[in-house]
Amino acid sequence: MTVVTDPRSRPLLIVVGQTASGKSDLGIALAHELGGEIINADSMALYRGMDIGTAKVTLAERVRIRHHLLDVWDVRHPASVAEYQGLARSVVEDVHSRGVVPIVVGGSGLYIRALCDDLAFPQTDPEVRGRWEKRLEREGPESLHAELVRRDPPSAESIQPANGRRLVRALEVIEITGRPYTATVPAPQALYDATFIGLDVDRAILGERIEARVDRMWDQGFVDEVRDLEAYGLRDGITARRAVGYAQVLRHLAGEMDGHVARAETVIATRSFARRQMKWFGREPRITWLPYDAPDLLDRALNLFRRETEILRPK
RNA sequence: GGCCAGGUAGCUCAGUUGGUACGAGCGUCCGACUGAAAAUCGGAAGGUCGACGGUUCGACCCCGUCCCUGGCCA
Repeated sequence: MTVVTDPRSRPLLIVVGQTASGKSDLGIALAHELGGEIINADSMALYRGMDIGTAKVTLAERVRIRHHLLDVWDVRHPASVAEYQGLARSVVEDVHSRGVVPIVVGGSGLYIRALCDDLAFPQTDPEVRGRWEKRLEREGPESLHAELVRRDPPSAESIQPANGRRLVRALEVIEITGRPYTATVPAPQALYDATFIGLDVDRAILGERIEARVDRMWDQGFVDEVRDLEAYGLRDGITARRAVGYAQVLRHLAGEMDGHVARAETVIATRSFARRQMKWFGREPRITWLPYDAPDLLDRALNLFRRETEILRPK
């Protein structure tokens, strides 16, 4: 249970957008102007060693501006929104306690919501989950869906019958909590005085930027990075190895596809990821969208932040 | 120049022993999203079946010619 404190004392600047939209640069510029610190909200950038493929900010930039929640997970560690939520909340608290503005920068929509809204994630239990996963594997998603219809009709209604992952989670939660899994909970309450800034990039241009970025990744030795991580157990985890680019290069390293095919597939997967990000952020009404290439982008972002914080912080 | 294989959705390919293309995967577009979210999943739009002529009640499927692609032989 999270207690909502006076939001006027908890400013939060959030920069979102699709991959390759320029979030990191804007975040750093804002941090520079505001004397703020950056909190990463890109799920895959939490992994140690996943640098090139996640376009992680360089160490030099991190020396200039303090960045949090980069390189905190081993590549074999299963990612978890709930864990991120805990980490991020305490970082925000720490930054606030020092009187510094936290600037959340990232493209993982659920992570951002988990941080700034009062989302509560039910517990998890590997044993219970494992059992449902086994059944999923044996009997297929239809069977799990039928089971969910029996135990929690409203949830069964909202989860697609073929979505094994969600079905497993729903059944797991029902079994653990003994209560129905409500996939559609009422709109959660905001915990902070957050200003959302979104970087708007035309789809065609974003596509070009993605292509250029993937080329750059390859030039920077992305394949070698993945090869090294493979030696560190990248294939043993369940999350990191599925990251865009990493999954493709792993297949290449396994001899399943040529290098140039892996690169092309990475471009495609990245574009598709960007679209999914847009679907998510597009439904977030709090975001103010600014054109990524506006000459006065930084000023507009600063003004927006100052204005919104001003409004909520009466003298 | 000859022989062989092939030309079917944007791409890679299934398929019809002649009766309105059952197509699939990928891409594209739209959508869902509370402990893997760079994940997971749903829906939709797209085809005059290389061109022309012939056979036939009817051809994408048979015949002929031509064009294109790949391979082999000269």
